[in-house]
Amino acid sequence: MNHLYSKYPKHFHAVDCIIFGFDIAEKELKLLLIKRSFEPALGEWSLAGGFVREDESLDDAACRVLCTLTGLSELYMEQLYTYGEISRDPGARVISTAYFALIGIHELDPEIRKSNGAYWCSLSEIPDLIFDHRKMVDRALKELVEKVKVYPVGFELLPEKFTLVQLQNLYEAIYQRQVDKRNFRKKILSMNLLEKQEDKERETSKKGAWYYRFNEEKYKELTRNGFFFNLVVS
Amino acid sequence: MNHLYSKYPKHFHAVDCIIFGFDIAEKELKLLLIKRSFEPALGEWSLAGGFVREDESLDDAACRVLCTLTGLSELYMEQLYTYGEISRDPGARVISTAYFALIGIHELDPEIRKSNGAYWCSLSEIPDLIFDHRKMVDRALKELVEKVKVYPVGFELLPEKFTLVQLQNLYEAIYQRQVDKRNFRKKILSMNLLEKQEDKERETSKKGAWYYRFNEEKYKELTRNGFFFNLVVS
DNA sequence: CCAAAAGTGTTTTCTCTACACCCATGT
DNA sequence: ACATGGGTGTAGAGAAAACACTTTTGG
Repeated sequence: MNHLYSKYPKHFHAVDCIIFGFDIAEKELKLLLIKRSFEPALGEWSLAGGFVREDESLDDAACRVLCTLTGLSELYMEQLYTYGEISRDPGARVISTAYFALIGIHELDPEIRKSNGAYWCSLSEIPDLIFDHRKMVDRALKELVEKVKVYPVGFELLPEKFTLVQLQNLYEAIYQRQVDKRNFRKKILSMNLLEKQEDKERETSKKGAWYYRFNEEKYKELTRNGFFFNLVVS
Repeated sequence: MNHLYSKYPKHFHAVDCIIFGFDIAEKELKLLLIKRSFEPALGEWSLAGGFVREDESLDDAACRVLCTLTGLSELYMEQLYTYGEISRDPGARVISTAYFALIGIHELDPEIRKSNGAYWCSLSEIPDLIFDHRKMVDRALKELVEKVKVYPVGFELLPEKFTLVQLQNLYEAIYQRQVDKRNFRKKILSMNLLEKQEDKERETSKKGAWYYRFNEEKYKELTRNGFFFNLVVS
């Protein structure tokens, strides 16, 4: 049936992944960047990307790129935007769909990371990126800020068990401002989505901080009943 | 330089436009649909679409499609989402980027509309659409609801001069629920973005309703100073 | 004079914000 | 005993929600 459309041109189509991680110790959001391994722009910093194959959907392509790089599957990922300027890639006309992904920084094996030429980069120290990748990152950051306000996606950036201090640090890193401790706790706990664990995190303080766990099931149930997650705080 | 990427496949790339209009008299949101004029799915209902050319960006392609259909340029348009399932189009593997546009229904010349086989369709009476176009419409509707809450894009659907009743009807049509008249007026007027005109609309009532005009300049200035549009009402 | 649509304020409720001290524990 | 980070409650301000009557005028 291809002949139906044969008078129309075809285009290269890529996917690029903006991969965020959260460094609990440094309380910083990080971005996974790679040294580009092919021309043009070989050796320069870029997002993880790849061309869409004939036998895979866009989403599948993005998952493949992400999985190849990290060895992880089942990650949180979402389509962000499609960049279609003619000359955005000097190698050829390539349309690129950007996806953003959230992963627990601890989940990514450092060996795999290194062998793929990937590095976690602080948001405050992002180097020059190829093509329009910086625009993609900026858009992803804006999107992330909006998302974590009204969807419980921040938990994707933390381990299963986390403390309220860590969760707050995460939100502060994303919002890029301080938030009030008491108001933050009041709001998140009042949603009844967190389950206090029996044990404490004891690395960072003598007193220790209680671990909590996000209850996905409860969230889904509440959502069915018209509940909306909300974590916009002062 | 094309040889750099020559081992990768190319794909057809289309744009599809979800075009919204607001019928002031019927107080209804409408969708501009066309009878598809080529195979496959000839004669069926679809969104306005077209293939992306080699010498135009995605945005340009969407503008071209919209302009060809309506004879209008400078319309509000925004990229929505890119649909990349392999078999979404039975004619061939086509990746499609959806755009949504807002136009004043009165701005579209009925002659031009008819000659392009386009029809305004009530949201409550959308026929079966080809491929995944219905999914596109649903996504666009959700996006529209979110947009009008925090950006003054609703005005794109009204004439230059409009009444508060019309504006409220528009919001009710988008939100699909009633809103409180007094609270709505209080909120929109308190933003100081509307300019009361000297004249009244006298078609729909004996008393007549004052015309207002949205002050784009003022909005831009306020925005620079950290102002945020907000029209979430009960 | 009446039907039909436009226009107008106040009170209550709730949510958001600001803010400071005690607790537990390892050294 | 003290330094360090974790944990807790309340009062005041502001925003959102609920609510009903008066005005205008053409027919």
